[in-house]
Amino acid sequence: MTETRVPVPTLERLAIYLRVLLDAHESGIQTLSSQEIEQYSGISAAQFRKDLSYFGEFGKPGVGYSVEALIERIERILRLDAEQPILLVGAGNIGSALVGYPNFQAHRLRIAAVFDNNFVKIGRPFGDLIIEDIARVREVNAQIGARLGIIAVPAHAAQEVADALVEAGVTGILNFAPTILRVPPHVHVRNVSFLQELAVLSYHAVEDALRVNGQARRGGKDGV
Amino acid sequence: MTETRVPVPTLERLAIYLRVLLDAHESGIQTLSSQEIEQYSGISAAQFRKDLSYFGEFGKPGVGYSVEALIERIERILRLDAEQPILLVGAGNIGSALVGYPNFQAHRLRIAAVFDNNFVKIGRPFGDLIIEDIARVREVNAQIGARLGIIAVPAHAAQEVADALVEAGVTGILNFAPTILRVPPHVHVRNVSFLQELAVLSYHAVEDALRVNGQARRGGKDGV
DNA sequence: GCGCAATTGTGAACGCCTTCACAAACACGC
DNA sequence: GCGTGTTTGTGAAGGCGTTCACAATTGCGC
Ligand SMILES: NC(=O)c1ccc[n+]([C@@H]2O[C@H](COP(=O)([O-])OP(=O)(O)OC[C@H]3O[C@@H](n4cnc5c(N)ncnc54)[C@H](O)[C@@H]3O)[C@@H](O)[C@H]2O)c1
Ligand SMILES: NC(=O)c1ccc[n+]([C@@H]2O[C@H](COP(=O)([O-])OP(=O)(O)OC[C@H]3O[C@@H](n4cnc5c(N)ncnc54)[C@H](O)[C@@H]3O)[C@@H](O)[C@H]2O)c1
Repeated sequence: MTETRVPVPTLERLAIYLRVLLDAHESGIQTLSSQEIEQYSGISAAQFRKDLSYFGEFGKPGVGYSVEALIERIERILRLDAEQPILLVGAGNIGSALVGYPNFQAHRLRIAAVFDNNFVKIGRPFGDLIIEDIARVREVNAQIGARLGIIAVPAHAAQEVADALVEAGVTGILNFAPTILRVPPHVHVRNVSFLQELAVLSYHAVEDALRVNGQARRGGKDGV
Repeated sequence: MTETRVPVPTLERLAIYLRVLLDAHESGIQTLSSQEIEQYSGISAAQFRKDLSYFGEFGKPGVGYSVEALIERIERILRLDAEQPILLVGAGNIGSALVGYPNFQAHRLRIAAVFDNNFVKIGRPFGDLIIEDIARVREVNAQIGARLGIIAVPAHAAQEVADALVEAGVTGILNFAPTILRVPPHVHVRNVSFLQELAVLSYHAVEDALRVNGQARRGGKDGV
């Protein structure tokens, strides 16, 4: 374990393993082999073991992995071992879905404050919270100390909101707006784009349909 | 252009290019070089050209790409040149956000029907639609002929819904539930997981914070 | 205590995507 | 028409993550 840079795909998979492990824990399962993890997660056993190897040894040969201990370990790696406060900006459709989402809790993620710039909305309750003025984001986060922020505002407002979040001390942004955000190098951004996902599916769904309809005329290989 | 298999990352980027091009078109821009696309999209010019090269030649050396023509071309590639009907299952929080989302239209994606299994909800209006019984999904899609489906139901119901969608002729599924779906090989699934995204951000956000706090003891390279 | 079966951890091979770099193509001005 | 400057398209190189394969480790039954 020589602390090489951890591939992002590995981190993404860690979150999946964690979900599987939490489910297993719920079911009273105490030990899981990489083979079984493959069953539940759809990720190959070899990949699982390789992923974990970035962070040290953990399983027992001939036995597998202690579910409970592995949960703790992954939570520590992902910094989900202590509660992570999150700032949400945009009290609209997406924002609504997020504040009411109970699964955050299981990962110790908590939306700690909601902001908007619509004076009609500011001051109103939103889930358990009161919508605050985005102009006060810095001030409010001085109390909270959140490092994570979610942008759920229209695209044209996303960049200024991002700037405000960075100003307020946020170093990780989950962006729902369809725009490229410009942020300082120490800030990480991940974009969520349903349209992009659907576009990829659209390509595949119809491509396959064409093939099925007896149009496999191109004598090529017929992979997946 | 020898019809090699197109990398999935290329398809994902095509959707990004499309958005940039639509914006440019809106602004009256007629021509764009790969260099300029890099500016707007954050994706390198070389990558852009390579991506397009999977589908044939298109730009003019010394000039760039015709915005309008390229939009048409990418739309055709992604099968967004004709309207794509979509089946939405789950008239809850996520479902609500989706039915009201206006941007789908710009990509010719249209939610053509909404399903639920809650008798209280079935028959009620939902956006422009009436919520239908999930039991009738096959029957309804015989009319619509949708190839794309969105799953926005609780995790424990996701698999049965997926089965029903596949039965109804869907070959591409966008899944919001935190579960691995088992589907036949001709069906494509893409998962959307906010928790996973936040977990990755959590790792980075705090890792960087540790480094900034003078703990850059590991003399490694300080990339992004 | 010892052999057998199961399972881990990881170097190495592999494959795929990205990046590089440059010849070919085009516009434009003279 | 021809030289100059720009930009494309794409083979080749490079980098990075995944898959493979196996030695090492542990539990368990006898
Ligand atoms: N609704 C969807 O299904 C969906 C899907 C994919 C992406 N998105 C994207 O997510 C974002 C939010 O979508 P939505 O449907 O929740 O939009 P929405 O219009 O319902 O909500 C946006 C909220 O942001 C607030 N806002 C606007 N400018 C602001 C600013 N400068 N500072 C703070 N708050 C501001 C508005 O007052 C509003 O409450 C959009 O960028 C949208 O493109 C939405
Ligand atoms: N709300 C969020 O912010 C959020 C975030 C990430 C993921 N998700 C996931 O998205 C999914 C939907 O979330 P939500 O907040 O919209 O949930 P929700 O409870 O608001 O809505 C779920 C809907 O699905 C319906 N349903 C249940 N079983 C069904 C079945 N067998 N067939 C048809 N319909 C059925 C319910 O009646 C309900 O209307 C969940 O899996 C959730 O984990 C939600």
